[in-house]
Amino acid sequence: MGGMGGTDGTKQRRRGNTRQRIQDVALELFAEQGYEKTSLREIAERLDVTKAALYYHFKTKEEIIVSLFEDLTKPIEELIAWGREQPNTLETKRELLRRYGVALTEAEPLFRFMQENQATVRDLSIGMMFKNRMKGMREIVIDPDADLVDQVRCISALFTMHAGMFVFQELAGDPEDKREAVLEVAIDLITQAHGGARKSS
Amino acid sequence: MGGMGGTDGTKQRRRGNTRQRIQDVALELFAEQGYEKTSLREIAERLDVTKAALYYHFKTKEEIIVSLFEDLTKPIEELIAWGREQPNTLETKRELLRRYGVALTEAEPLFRFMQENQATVRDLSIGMMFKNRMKGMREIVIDPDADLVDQVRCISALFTMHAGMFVFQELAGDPEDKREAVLEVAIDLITQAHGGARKSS
Amino acid sequence: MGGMGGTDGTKQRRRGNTRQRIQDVALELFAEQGYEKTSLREIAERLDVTKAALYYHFKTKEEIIVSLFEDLTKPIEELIAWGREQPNTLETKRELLRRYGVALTEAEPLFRFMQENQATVRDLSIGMMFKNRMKGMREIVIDPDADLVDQVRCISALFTMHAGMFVFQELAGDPEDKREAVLEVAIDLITQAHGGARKSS
Amino acid sequence: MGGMGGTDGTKQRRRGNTRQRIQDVALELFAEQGYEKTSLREIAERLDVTKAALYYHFKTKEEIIVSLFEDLTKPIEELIAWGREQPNTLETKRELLRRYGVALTEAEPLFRFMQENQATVRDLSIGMMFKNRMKGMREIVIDPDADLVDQVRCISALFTMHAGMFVFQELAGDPEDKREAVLEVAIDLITQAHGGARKSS
DNA sequence: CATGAATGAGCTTTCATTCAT
DNA sequence: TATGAATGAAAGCTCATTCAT
Repeated sequence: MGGMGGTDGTKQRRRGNTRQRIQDVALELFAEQGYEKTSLREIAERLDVTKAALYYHFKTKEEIIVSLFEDLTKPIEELIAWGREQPNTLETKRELLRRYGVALTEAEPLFRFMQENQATVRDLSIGMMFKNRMKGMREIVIDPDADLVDQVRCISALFTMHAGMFVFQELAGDPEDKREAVLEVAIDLITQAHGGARKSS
Repeated sequence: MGGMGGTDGTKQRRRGNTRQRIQDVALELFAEQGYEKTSLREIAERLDVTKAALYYHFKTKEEIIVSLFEDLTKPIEELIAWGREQPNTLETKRELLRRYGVALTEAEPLFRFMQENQATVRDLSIGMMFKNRMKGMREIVIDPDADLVDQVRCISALFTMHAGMFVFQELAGDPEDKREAVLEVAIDLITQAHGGARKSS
Repeated sequence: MGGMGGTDGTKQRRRGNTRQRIQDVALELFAEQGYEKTSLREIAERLDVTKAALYYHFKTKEEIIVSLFEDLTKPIEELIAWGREQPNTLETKRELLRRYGVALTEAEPLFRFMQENQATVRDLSIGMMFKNRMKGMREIVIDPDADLVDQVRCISALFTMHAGMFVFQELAGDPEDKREAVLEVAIDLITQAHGGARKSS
Repeated sequence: MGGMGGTDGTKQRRRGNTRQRIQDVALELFAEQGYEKTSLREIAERLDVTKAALYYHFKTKEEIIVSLFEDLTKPIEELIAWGREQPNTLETKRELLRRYGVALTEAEPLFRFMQENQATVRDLSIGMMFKNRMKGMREIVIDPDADLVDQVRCISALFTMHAGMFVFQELAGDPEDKREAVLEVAIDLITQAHGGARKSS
C-alpha cells in the first residue's frame, strides 16, 4: 500500500482521472438507486470533491449519463454495424446473439440501469439512441416476411437476453452457467423463428 | 336546476368518487412520466383540487401507488392462489399463462408503469409485494428439478408476456393478433420446458 | 399596545396580506439594490418567511416584478388612454405632463427601479410593456411632422420628468418646489416644440 | 509561413494585446447584457482563453469595468478640467456641451452601459467616480444663484445629451442629424437658463 | 371534504475566485 | 502568459408534507 498518497487524509488530487472517477461512481449510484434519486451531492461526496467540480467535467447531470452511454455502448453499435454487413443467415443471427451476450455482460451496470429506469431514460437524450440501437438489433434478427409468431419469438430472444442478464442474477446457480442457459434459450428462439427444429434439450 | 351540477360552470362535485379520480389521474401520470417525475401538484392541478385535498384521501404519495397496486393486482393474487391449488400439469401452466395475459391486459397501465420504473418500485413498499407475486408465478411454472435451460425457458415465458404487452405496442399490427402471438410464444416456451414438442408454426 | 399580535415574537401569520407584503419588500429591495442583486432569500428573510412561501404566492422571481409593474403602472396606462381621446392640442399635452408627474411620483420606487435597471428590465417581460408605454406617451406628445429639433424637445420633456423625479432628489431644496420646477421645464419644452413662446422665467 | 501565426488554424497569439482584447469583449458584453448577467466564463469563451487567463490581467471582475471606465472617461475628466479654467460665460458652456457630445459619442458603449446599469454601477467603485464627474459638469454649467427652474434646465440639458445619445438611436433618422438636434436642444436649454432668448427654430 | 398558507429539505446549476504547474 | 482543476457560496426553484380553518 502507498505510493500515491491519500493514506494520510491528504487530498490526493490533480491526477487526470477525475472525469473517469465521476463516471464510475455515477454509474454505480445510478444503477443502484436510479437516476433521479441519485443527486450530484451524493456523487460528489463519495468522490470527496465538491459539486462544482462535477460541473467542471460535465456541463449537466444528463451529460454524465450520456457520456456513460456513449462510452459503454460503442461495442453494441459496432456489433450492429457488423451484423448489417453479414449475410442474412441463421448462423449470423446466432453469432450476433453470442456477441450481444458478451457486450451486455461487459457493460452490465449500464444495461441494468437502462432496464430499471426506462421511464427516466425515455426522456433523456439517450432514450432515442437506445431505441435506435434496439431497432438496429431487431432489423438484423427479424425477418419482416415471417409470420407474427416468429417475429415475436425474435423479439422475445432479444428480451430474454436483455432481462435475463439481470433478473437471473437473483436466482441461485453459477453465473456462467446461467449466462449460457440464457444464450441457449435465445438462440433456440431465433432458430425456431427461422423454421429450424429446436435443439433437443 | 338539477342533476349532478356542472351545468353552470360551477365546480362539479362528483360526490364521493374523489379518491377514485385521484387514483385514475395518478396512474395515468405515473405511467406516462414515471413516479418521481410526477408531482402531487401536477395530479392536483389536473383534478382541479388542491394538493392538500390529496392528503385527505391518501396519507402519502407512496400510499397512492400502493393503493393502485393493491387494487389492480388482486386478480393476479387470486390467479396465483388458483394456480397453487391446481394439479401441477402442463395444461395448468398453459391456462395460467392465458389468464395471466388477461390480467396484464386489464391493468395494463399499472404494469407498464412497473416495467418502466423498476428502480423506483424497488424501494417503494410495493417492491416486495411485486417480487413476491413474481416468485409465486415462477413457483407454479417452473419445475425446480428441470435442467437450467428449461427453467430459463419458463422465466422467459413470463418475461415475454410481461414485456411483450408493452413493447409490441410500438410495432404495427392488430393489437389482438399481437397479444395472441405473444401468448403463443410463451405457451410454446413452457411446453418445451416441459419436454414437449413445440407446436409446428 | 397591540391587538394583532407579533409584539412578543410570536409569528403573526395567516393574515391574507402576505402577497402584498412580499410585493412591498421586494420593491423596496429591488429599488435599493437592483433586481439581480436582490435574492429571494433576502426578501424571505426580511419577511420572516421561507423562500418556499414566496413561491406559493408567485411562480417565479420575475412574476414578482411583473406583478408590481402591472399593479403600479395602471394609472399610466389609463393616462395614455385618456391622452389618446383628447384633442391634440398644446393644452392636452400640458395636462398630460402634469398628470404624468403625479403618476410618477405615486409609484416612485418602481420608476426609480426601472430607470436604474434598464439593462435588466430590457430582458424581463416587462421590458416590452414599458417600451410600449413610452411609445404611447411619445405618440401623444410628439407631432410627427414637426422638425427634428422639436421632436427631440418633446422626448427631452418626457426624459426630464422621468429622470428628474429621481436625480433631483439628491440635490438640496424642497421636494415639492423641485417637482414643480421639473414640470415647468418639461411643459416649457413641449410648448416650444409647439412653436409657442416660452414662458418668461 | 510568417507574420503573426494563425495561418494554419493554430491558436493565433496576438502578442501583448490580450488585455486590450479582454476589455473590448467585456465592454461589448457588458453593454449588451449588463454587468452581472455577463459572466467571466462568457468573456473567456468569446476570446477563446480560460477564465484563469482573465485573472492574469485583472485581479477581479470589477477591475475590468474599472479599467474601462478609467481609460474611456479620461477625455471627460480633461473636459471638466478645461471647463473649470475657462471664464464662466455662456459661450464656455455651449462649447462644453459641444465637446461633451463628442466625448460621449466616442465612448458610446461605455456610456450606454452606465445609463442602463445605474443600480449596478452605483455600488461598484466606479459609482463614486461617475457621480463626481457628473458633479463636475453640473458645477460648470449651473449658476448656483439662478432660480430653481433654470437650474433644472441645466441639468435637463446634461440629461438630454446623456440619454439622448442612446434613446434616439431607436428612432428613425440620420444619426448625425439626431446628434445635432440633441445638441441644439441642450444648448438651447442652457441658453435659456442664462436668461437668453432661445434660437428661433 | 377540502382549501390556503406555509415549511424544511433538497435539487441542479452558476459564479467569481484561487493556485499549482 | 496562460491553463487545468477545483472550491465555496449562493442562486432560483420544486417537492412532499403539515395544519388550522
